[in-house]
Amino acid sequence: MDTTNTAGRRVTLADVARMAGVSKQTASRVVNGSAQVTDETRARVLQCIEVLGFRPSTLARQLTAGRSLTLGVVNNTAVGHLMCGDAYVGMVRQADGMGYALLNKEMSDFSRASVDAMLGQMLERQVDGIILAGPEIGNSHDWLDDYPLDDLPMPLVAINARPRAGVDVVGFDNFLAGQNATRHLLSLQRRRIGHLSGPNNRWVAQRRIEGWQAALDEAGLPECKAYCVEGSWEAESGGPGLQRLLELCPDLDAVFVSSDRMALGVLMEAQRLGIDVPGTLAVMGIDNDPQSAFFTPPLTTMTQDTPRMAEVALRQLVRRICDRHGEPYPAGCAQEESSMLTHRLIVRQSTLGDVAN
Amino acid sequence: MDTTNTAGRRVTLADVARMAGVSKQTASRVVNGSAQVTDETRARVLQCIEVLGFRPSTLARQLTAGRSLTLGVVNNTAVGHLMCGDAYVGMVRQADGMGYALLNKEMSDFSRASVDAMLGQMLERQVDGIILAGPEIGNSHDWLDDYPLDDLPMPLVAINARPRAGVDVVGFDNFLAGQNATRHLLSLQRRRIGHLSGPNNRWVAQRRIEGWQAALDEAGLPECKAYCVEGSWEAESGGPGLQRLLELCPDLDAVFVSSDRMALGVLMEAQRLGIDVPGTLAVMGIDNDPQSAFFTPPLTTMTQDTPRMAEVALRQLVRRICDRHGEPYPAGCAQEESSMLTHRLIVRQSTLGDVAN
DNA sequence: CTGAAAGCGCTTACAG
DNA sequence: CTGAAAGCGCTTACAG
Repeated sequence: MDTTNTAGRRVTLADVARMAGVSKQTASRVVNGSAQVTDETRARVLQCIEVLGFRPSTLARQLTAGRSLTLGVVNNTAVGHLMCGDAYVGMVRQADGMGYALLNKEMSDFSRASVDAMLGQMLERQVDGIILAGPEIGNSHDWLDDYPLDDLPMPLVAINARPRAGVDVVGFDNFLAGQNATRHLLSLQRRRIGHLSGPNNRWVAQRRIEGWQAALDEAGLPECKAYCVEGSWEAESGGPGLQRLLELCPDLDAVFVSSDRMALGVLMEAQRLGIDVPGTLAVMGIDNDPQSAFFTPPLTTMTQDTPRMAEVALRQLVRRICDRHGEPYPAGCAQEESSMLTHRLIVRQSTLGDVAN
Repeated sequence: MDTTNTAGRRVTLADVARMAGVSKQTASRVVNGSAQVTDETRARVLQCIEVLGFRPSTLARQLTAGRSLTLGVVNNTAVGHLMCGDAYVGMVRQADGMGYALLNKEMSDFSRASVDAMLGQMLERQVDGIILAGPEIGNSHDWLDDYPLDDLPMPLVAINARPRAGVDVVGFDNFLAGQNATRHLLSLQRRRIGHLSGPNNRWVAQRRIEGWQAALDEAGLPECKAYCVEGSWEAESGGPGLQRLLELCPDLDAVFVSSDRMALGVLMEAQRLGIDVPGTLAVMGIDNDPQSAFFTPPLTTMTQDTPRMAEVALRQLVRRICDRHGEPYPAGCAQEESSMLTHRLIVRQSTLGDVAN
């Protein structure tokens, strides 16, 4: 795979054409699989490509096509940010499969200046589309409301963000997740169900709170809505969170915790206080961390298919790109698909004591 | 930030030049901060740039410069692969700071065909350098031995890989980590120290085993080297791992576990068996997962500065790129730096019962 | 079916 | 200090 010719330069289409005794144009036709070439010519060109080890320059192609085949991915650098592990792998895989590269950008603030700088970079690299992948924290995404998105030369898809007019959003139904988690606890005859939430400025956390509240209203237990404490997502906030919940409601019989990590802190604190889980207190999380099956006791939780979400978001973006260029959707993302994904309940001992998981 | 002119085309350097009444060349000089321009001319051009919202096309620049300002990052798609969370953020941040974009590639096998395909993509996109970021699993990196790396038009840096002639490697000293972990247990008067390792085909796991063995030899306890069981890195393998270690040595008094996740499984199993930790059995992990301070009991572990490793690897790669082009190193990576990073011990209750952590 | 020309948006020598 | 020309490696019309 030596792709430099004897002069040490990159092997170019002109080299292939010269060697095959055809024009660059014909060589180009062969490379791109155009039918308008004699089998004999094609064979000769292909052989020269093989011999020379020719690789078309994506750069040059990008310049003529006016498309970079690159997608911008904007993260919100924050504790527990989304683009880790599973989501990242899902996104890379989907992009790779469609011939796109990913340009990652980490942002810690979304001030006017930062947003302009980010978009500037995206424009300079001429990305074909942008994924706003980082979680929405406080007003981090508010620039979407003001910004003339239609003036951007590329479409944008946001992940797990507050719905906004004119913005494509893909994500999980966190309202439903909170509601179904609470319904699970209700089905176990729990009647004093508290909630340890993520930071209140997180859109995701907010929706889970609202789902929990809706389920309480449904069950005729609106008084429980007072038993809500704000955590940090992290294990550290689980212990203090449980303490405060018990102050609010000393005979709490269940707590829906907005992350498995915080639930771990809750379980440790319960153990320290001598509270029987799930006998006295049922505890459930959300996330399905790989470790949560090994907590003491194993944790009931809700799982989300994060790689799938990343893939759906990417496919959505590619469809919007095609829309702009008036092109048909490529194979693999031919169909519009639902942009609202759902969690799945996983029941373990922390809510059901007699289950052997 | 509307970067299209009235005709809907991208605003180009030619547009700026025309408006300013200068040549493209002069406009280019202003954009690139060349000193060879009158202040008056410069001011006029800068204003036109501002008014038109001109953004130089990185694509065009790349084509003329013959550099893509893009770095390839190759991952080994496998459980617990490296490019998650911290390492990912560190890499993106460092790349961004130096003006490089990252092209990610996930690979699940490293057959001749797959490697050729990967390198083909890297060549097509003309990446300026490659980071082999995924962990070395079994013989996944053996292609480095055969491949004529010098023929590649770009340098390559491998992370946490087996040392090889002619390959730059950046990573942690896992031998020392295993040795120091074991020395910690020895310092607590433990004398029957077992090891639950990662999968044996992992280079990282191997080195930790060797470090553990070295410390045992040092302490005159070579017989302990028989107490070694292979795990999967995951919590699931902790319980069975402890059981088998106890079969090998019923009065085991300490176990060095090669990941915090497996250590969690060990702690759960110890609790189930009624084994007092750390009274009867000291347990320590390695990784410093955020949760490990909240295990029962809190886990002694070793931490590694993963973002720093990613940054060091990236800077190393950029220096090699500069070497090839005969350029001076840019600010921020002017100095060669050690490519062998070390872990740091974090002592918690799972080895020291009376510590209040 | 094949080719000569012009162009994508910039930069690098080379002149003045 | 400034500009006209040629070129980076490909592709898109337009001819034949």
